[in-house]
Amino acid sequence: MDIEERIRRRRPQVDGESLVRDYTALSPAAHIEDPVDRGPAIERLLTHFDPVFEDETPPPLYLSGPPGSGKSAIVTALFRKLSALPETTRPVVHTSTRVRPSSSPAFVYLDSRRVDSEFAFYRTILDSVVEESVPERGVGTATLRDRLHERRGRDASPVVVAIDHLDGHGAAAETVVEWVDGLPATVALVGVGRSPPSETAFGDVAGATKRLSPYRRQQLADLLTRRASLGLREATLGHAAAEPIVEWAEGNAHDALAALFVAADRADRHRGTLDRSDTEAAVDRLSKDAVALDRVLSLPANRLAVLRALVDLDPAERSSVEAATDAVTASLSTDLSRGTVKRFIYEAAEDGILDRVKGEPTPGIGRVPSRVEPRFPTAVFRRLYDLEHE
DNA sequence: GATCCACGGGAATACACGGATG
DNA sequence: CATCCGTGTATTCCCGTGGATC
Repeated sequence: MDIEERIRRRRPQVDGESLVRDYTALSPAAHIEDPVDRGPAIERLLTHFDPVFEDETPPPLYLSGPPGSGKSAIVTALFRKLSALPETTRPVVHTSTRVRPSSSPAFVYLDSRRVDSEFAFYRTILDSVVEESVPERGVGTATLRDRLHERRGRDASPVVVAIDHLDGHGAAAETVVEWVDGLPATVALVGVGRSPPSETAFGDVAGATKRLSPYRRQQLADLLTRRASLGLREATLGHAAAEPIVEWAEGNAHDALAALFVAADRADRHRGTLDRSDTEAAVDRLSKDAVALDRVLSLPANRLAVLRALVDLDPAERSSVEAATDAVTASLSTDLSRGTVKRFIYEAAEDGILDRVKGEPTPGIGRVPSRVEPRFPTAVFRRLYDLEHE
């Protein structure tokens, strides 16, 4: 699939009248280039990382904040910009005595949910810092760590590594802290997580912290308007229409965007304009304690495929884990065994991605089976998943 | 031959329930 | 009546194996 094809798929043009121009712009799991209303926090991070442009390593920084407060949004946007900066416009302060580093600092963003082993940790960092390709197998963890250290000799430019989602769903914060010990001293770190610094292992090693507060109403309204203008055919989100979402989301941008997504979808099917009835319906339909979509979407491909099949099952097929396993296994294009599918379902439930509710006690005997219910907005999940897969 | 890790698969454990036992 | 037992399922836990790569 080439890039044009990808772009075409993202712009539904069934009849040229479609309200939604770009679903990714509405996605709660995607981040836009310029986060709305988070200037001061960005300034804070920039100030903290100033020294790396002078070839010095600032202490680890821990960025925390409640769900949907813009942590990932800020870090991804900032890192994207910083890595893309042409050499000459980088905020380097030249002094007459200092020789300019031969190459500039690298910025690496890691999601601890995907980078969840020591091997993967070192490999990902090394891979983004070094030109030659880094092996994915057949080489030991220690080898990669050594290569990271050797790099120092040739090119001492600092590396800034952000590790997102230190919330216990990926690698545990304590484990990450251990991995960090193995890094060269020229690596600067940003840990990102929900817990306040005092409640996470990363807080102990951090030399600086920054805590985000939930979005205020006006900020959330701005954010929704902004996303709507990017994703919808016309700037069709008025104040009145946005209000129910703003009220409901309680400062959580993820939830607000999920609601906007659902509302836009509904409006698209009905009239083609988005009004208050759509946002009210969306808010009504969504659950406040759902799992964040980016967490679902960051699961490994096979597990995602199982979930994708699962959300299409009718209630009868989901009446027990056993039944769901059969139905999913049958509809899956990949060739996972029954046992593995079943394990994936149980593990997803264990992770809180699915809910297990007691099912019908069978007239016969044995332990009562439970059926599984997705704990994430399935409509949004379906759309986003399908966008990425043919 | 070494290495990582996703799968597979089975053993161990938990639960439900009726009936037997103390 | 309380507890234990046996049977049948559901769920959890754990670890060996093999593919893919170097």
